[in-house]
Amino acid sequence: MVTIKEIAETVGVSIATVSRVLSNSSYPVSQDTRARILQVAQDLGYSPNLAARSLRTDQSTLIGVILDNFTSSWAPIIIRGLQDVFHRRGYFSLVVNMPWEIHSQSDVVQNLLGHSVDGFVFVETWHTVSERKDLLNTKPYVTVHRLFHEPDPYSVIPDDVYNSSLTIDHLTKLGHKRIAYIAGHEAYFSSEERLTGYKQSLEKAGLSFDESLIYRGNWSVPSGYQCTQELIQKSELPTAIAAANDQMAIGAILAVQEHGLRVPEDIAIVGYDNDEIAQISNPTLTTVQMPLFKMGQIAAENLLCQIDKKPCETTEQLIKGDLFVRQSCGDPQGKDIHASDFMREGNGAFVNRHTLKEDT
Amino acid sequence: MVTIKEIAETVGVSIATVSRVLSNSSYPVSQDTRARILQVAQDLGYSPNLAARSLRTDQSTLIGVILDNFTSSWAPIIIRGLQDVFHRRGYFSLVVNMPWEIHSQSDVVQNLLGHSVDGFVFVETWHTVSERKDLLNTKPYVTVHRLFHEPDPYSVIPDDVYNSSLTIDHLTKLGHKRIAYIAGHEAYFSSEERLTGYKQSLEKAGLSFDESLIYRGNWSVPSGYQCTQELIQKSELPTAIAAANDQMAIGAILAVQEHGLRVPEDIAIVGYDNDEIAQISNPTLTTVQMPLFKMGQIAAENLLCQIDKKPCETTEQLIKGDLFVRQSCGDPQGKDIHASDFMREGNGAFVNRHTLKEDT
DNA sequence: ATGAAAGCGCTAACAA
DNA sequence: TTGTTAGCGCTTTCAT
Repeated sequence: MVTIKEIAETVGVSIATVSRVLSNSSYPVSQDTRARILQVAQDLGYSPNLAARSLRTDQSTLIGVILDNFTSSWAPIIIRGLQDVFHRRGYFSLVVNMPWEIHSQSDVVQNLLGHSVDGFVFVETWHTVSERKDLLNTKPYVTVHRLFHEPDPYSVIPDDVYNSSLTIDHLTKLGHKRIAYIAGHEAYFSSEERLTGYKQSLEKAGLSFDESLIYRGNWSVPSGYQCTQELIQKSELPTAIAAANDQMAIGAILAVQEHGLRVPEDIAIVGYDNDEIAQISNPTLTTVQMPLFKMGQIAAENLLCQIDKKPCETTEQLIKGDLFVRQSCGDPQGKDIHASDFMREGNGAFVNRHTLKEDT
Repeated sequence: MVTIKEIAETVGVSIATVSRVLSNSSYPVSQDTRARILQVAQDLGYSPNLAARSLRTDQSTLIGVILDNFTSSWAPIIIRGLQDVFHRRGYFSLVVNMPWEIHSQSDVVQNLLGHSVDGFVFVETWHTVSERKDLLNTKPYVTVHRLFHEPDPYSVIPDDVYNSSLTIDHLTKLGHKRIAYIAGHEAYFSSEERLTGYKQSLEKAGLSFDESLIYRGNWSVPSGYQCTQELIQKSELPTAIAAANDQMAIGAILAVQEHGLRVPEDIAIVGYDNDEIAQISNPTLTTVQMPLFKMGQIAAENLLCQIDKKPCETTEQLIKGDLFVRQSCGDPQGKDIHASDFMREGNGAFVNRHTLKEDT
C-alpha cells in the first residue's frame, strides 16, 4: 500500500504538505504543489490508511448499525437508505444482527466501540433508549423504525396514523360503512398507531366506532385467517376488512374465499406494508407502503448531523407513506377483475425482489 | 476510553506485559500478573483500540462483504450465516451494496482496502474472478452463490443439480410422466444447473426428454404466467409443471387456475427457493430450499482459513438443500386439500419474516 | 507556504 | 518473566 511518505518523496515535499492536501484540510497550500500532489496520489493509486487516520483523529468514518432482525422484509431497504447517505459522505457501516432476547448487547457494542465507530444506528429495534444510553459511551445514535412504545427523540418512524388512514379513507370513499379491523400484535408501537388511524378515518367519515369490529392478530397469515373466521361467524358481516399488515390481509382473503364469498365483490380488503405478496395474491392487495428507503436516508442525515455537531432535529420524525391501489377493494371505475390483469405487459407496478424496491 | 497504559499504571507493570496478556500472545507471563491484569481490564471496562492494533499488525479483523443486491430474499440469510462465524471469531463485516452495472467497484474496493480489511466476500455476485482479481490487492476472497457461469475456485454454491432433481424426483415418484419445465433466465448459472437436474431426473425415471416441454422465463411471476399460458394452448397438457423458482411457479398456478383447471388435481406444480410466498399461495407450494445460512457459514470458514494461511479447500463447494412438501403436488396419501390446512395450529412449517429463516 | 517533529494506542524486537 | 523502545501512517502544533 502506498503511503503519504512515498508521495512526499516523489513530489519532493514534506509529508505534512501531502497530508494537508490529501485530508482536505483548510490549511493553505499553493495551487501548484497541491495539483502535483493530487496527480501523484492518483498515479500511485493512493488510498489513505484509515486506521492510522482514526488513531490520530479519533474519528473512524465507521458507523455501527445494529439490527434486531436482519432477515425482516424491511431492514435491508432501510439499510440501503442509510448507506445511500453514508457512502456519499465516505462512511462505511458495521452491520450487526443483535436480537433483543440475547443479552450479548454490551459485548457487541463494546467491540464496535473498540472499532471507534462515530455513531450508532438501531434498526427495527426493541432496545429502548434507557436500556442503551449507558452502553453507548456518549456516542451519538439514531433509531429507525422503533418497535417499542417509549418515545425516542432521535428516531425516525413511519407515520402509521396517517398511513393507516390512507387505507381506511380509501374504503370510506368507496362507500363502505361497516369496516372490520384486524390489529397487529399489541407489543408493537405500530399496532396502536395504525388502530388510531382507523379510528380517525371513521370519525372523518362520520362513522361511529364499534368495538366489536376490532380483532387482534399477531401479524401472521394464520392469525389474520383466524380473526376473519371468528368475524364471519358473527351475524352481520362487514363490507370491508382492513388489516394492520399484508400477511394478515392475505389470511383474511383466504378465509373469506373459503366461505364462498368473493373479494372484493362481497368483502373488500386492505393491507399494510406493500410486501411482495401484495402483488402476488389473488386478488392483488390494495395496501400502503412505508417509505423505508427515505426513512433510512433521513436517519443517516440526522446521525451525521450529530456527528458534525451541527444543530439538528431532536424530535421524532414521522414519515408519510403511499397508497397502492390494486384489486382487493374493487376498481373504483367498476371494471371487472381478473387474476390476469396484473400479469399484462406494461402494468409497471410489478416488482420482484430481483430488482430494488427503492422507495420514492 | 481506557488504554493499556492506564491498566499498566494501576497494576504496576509495563505496557508490554499488559499487551502480552490482552492480545492473547503466546509470550509467557506469570499466572499471577496475568490474573491481576485481566481483573483490572475487566474492572475498568477496557476494550482494545482496534485502529491502533490494526495499524501495528496490518490486520483489522474487518471483512468486506460486497453484495450485488442487498434486498434479495437470500442475501440477508447468507449474511447471517457469514456473521455467525465471523462474530464468533471476533471479526466484523463492512457490508456494502454494489450493483454490477454501476462501475464504482474500484472506488468501493479501494475504500475497503483503506480500512485494511483482511478479506472479501462476494455475495450473489456477477463480478467474475478475472474482473476483480487485480482490484483486491492480493487479499483473500470467497464468493457465496455466484450468479455467473465462469467457475470460481473459492466459491460456495447451492447444489442446483441435486436440488432440482429433488423436486422432479418427487413428481416422478407420484407417477407423473409428462412434466413441463419453466427454466430461469439464461444469464444465470443456476438456470442451466437446474435444467440439468430436471434432465437427470427424467433419465433416472426412464422418461425421455422432450424439448417442446421446456419454456424459458425470467424468474418473475408474470413470466411464469406467460409460459404456462403458451403451454396450455398446446394440444397435449402435461400432468405437472416444474418451475426454476417459486415466483414463476406462482405464475403457473394462477394461469392454470384461470383456465378452470385445479392444482394439484389436474396439474401438479413444484417451485424452487422456498420463498415466503410458497407458504401463502393457494395451494401452498412444494419446493426446495437452498441452505443459505450454511452456505454463508462455510464461506466464512473458508475465508478465515485463507486469512490464517492454513491449508484450505480450493475448489467450489456445492451444498445440498431440502425438499419442502406442501399442497401443490397433491398429498401422496390421497387426502383432500383445503386452503385452511396449513392454517391449523401445530402445522409447524409456517414461518414468516418476523422470525428468522435460519437454515439447518 | 512549507517543514520538523510529536504522538494517537498498540505490538514486537531487543535488552535485562 | 518483565521492561524499554521503535515504529505502524497519519494529523497537527509549532517553527521557519
